[in-house]
Amino acid sequence: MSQGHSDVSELVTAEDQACTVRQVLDRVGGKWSIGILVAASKGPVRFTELERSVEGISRRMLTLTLRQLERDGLLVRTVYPTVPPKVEYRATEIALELYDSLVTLTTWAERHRATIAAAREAYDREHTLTPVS
Amino acid sequence: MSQGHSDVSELVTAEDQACTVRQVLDRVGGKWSIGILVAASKGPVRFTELERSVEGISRRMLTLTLRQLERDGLLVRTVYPTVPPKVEYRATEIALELYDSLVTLTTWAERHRATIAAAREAYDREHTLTPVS
DNA sequence: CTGTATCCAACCCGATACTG
DNA sequence: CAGTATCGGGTTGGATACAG
Repeated sequence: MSQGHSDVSELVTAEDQACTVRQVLDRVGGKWSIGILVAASKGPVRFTELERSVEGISRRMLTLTLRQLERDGLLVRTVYPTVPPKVEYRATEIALELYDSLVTLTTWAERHRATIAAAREAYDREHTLTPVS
Repeated sequence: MSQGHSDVSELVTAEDQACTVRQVLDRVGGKWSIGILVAASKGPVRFTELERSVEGISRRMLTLTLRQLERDGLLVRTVYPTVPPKVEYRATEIALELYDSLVTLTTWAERHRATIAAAREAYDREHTLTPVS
């Protein structure tokens, strides 16, 4: 039912709302950001651990995404100057809060998984049938 | 404080969680999806109305994004076979629910706007200073 | 172990022109 | 009014090789 989703007659919403959401998406919309965030949310992780746990990521993209997340203050990078170098990444407080917020998206997706799949099937069926009569 | 974000010892979470979130992002992660969704959430809108209200969008991207959202069951397209053609797009129930979920992201972004900005400044300062000693 | 550097393919998106 | 078609640039991301 979604009870009207706050019709407070545009205090700031609408255009600004879209804008703010886009800012978040620009941060975590990348192909690997979420996977890394999830992996790091369970405690400090090392580079190679991430490389293994985030299935399919390349070394290059791991580095790039880590740097981006660190820059936005979502991860903290700690270097231990040992003989084989050791680097740990841990999620910050705001990253954990973001993770919590993302859970709402998860529940939405799970609630409507069937509906979405059906919509896709219907659309594809409707738009695939015999290009010419 | 983020009180631990549900430590239910991985019932399904972790890797699946990331996967599900990515599915959502694949749907609304595009440059224009959110803008269109927001515009359509306030009632049925016509093609040209969208073209004006979603600042900066091209006709091509408007069409493509509309088709994608329609395919996922987030928008319904209605054609009125009048003399100047008239097409209306309206958000579905699940789109409105998604919109509600996205609001949590907005509040997160607003709560930590300053923190993130500071983190960026610090990072950039740290990584710009004198490349060579 | 933890990265960097380079090259390259795929994709996203904008600009423009044309159509029922 | 509501699209479609085509081209081309910019960005994203993968493969591979090299380095502190």
